[in-house]
Amino acid sequence: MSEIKQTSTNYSNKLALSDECSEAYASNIIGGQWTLVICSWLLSGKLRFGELKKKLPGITERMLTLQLRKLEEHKIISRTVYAEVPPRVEYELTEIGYALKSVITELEVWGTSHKKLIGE
Amino acid sequence: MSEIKQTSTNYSNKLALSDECSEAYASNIIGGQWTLVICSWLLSGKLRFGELKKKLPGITERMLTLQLRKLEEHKIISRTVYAEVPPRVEYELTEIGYALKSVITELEVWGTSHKKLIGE
DNA sequence: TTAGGTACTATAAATAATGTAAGTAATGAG
DNA sequence: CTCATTACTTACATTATTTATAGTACCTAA
Repeated sequence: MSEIKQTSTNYSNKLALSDECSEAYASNIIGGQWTLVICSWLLSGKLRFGELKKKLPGITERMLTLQLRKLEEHKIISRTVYAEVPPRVEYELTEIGYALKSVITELEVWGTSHKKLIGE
Repeated sequence: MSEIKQTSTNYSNKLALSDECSEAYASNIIGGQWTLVICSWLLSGKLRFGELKKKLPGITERMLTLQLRKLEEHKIISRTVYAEVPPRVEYELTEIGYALKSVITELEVWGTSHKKLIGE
């Protein structure tokens, strides 16, 4: 995940696009496999690592960790560790993270109508 | 591109998510590297292959072809071939393709404010 | 006859993303 | 002392996506 090669054409293409187009920029950030689903769960409140895991059937702990780290890095979620044993860690959307709500809504709307169209 | 392994865990995860969440479904469709940018160019009118190529600095012809094929497959764009020499092919958004406008707009809005936030 | 434009295709290679499986630390319960 | 719990980490394997490079067909104009 964080092993992106900064000399690759792919990397510079992404940079260039992100630079010009805010929508490509956004898509690079939230485009991961599980990113949006995690956010949409968090829209309804903070969740612990284990809770998220249960809500995302099929995700591996590694993947969940990676995605959460990436989201945190992009300031979309915040992470709170409670010094307990066994550990407790809570994830919560930040303000800009919460602002994804309208993006998610639009995607849902579009996705739903696209599904319907294709299904016919 | 179309060499997706239907036995992979990744494939079934994507299917499952797409099934449950329209936003993940949508993201799978428009989440490619160049997809949104192509669509956003097409929002302002039909374009030829070569014109798109010029507007997307860095894209290879193969990538452009692949993305256009994928978009066509998903009924987001339509392709019109004119029987001329040299050939002329025009790409245009379909109705559902045009409906991506609000998604793109929201992404732009979010992307812009995220950029601003991070830049501080 | 040759060059040139247009929209591709073929093949291979590189890079990125995701998955598998196992292990870790801390501590309180038994 | 041993086990269970929770939220990870690590090393490695597999799959997916993107890039590189070269070619193709067609007619037209020179």
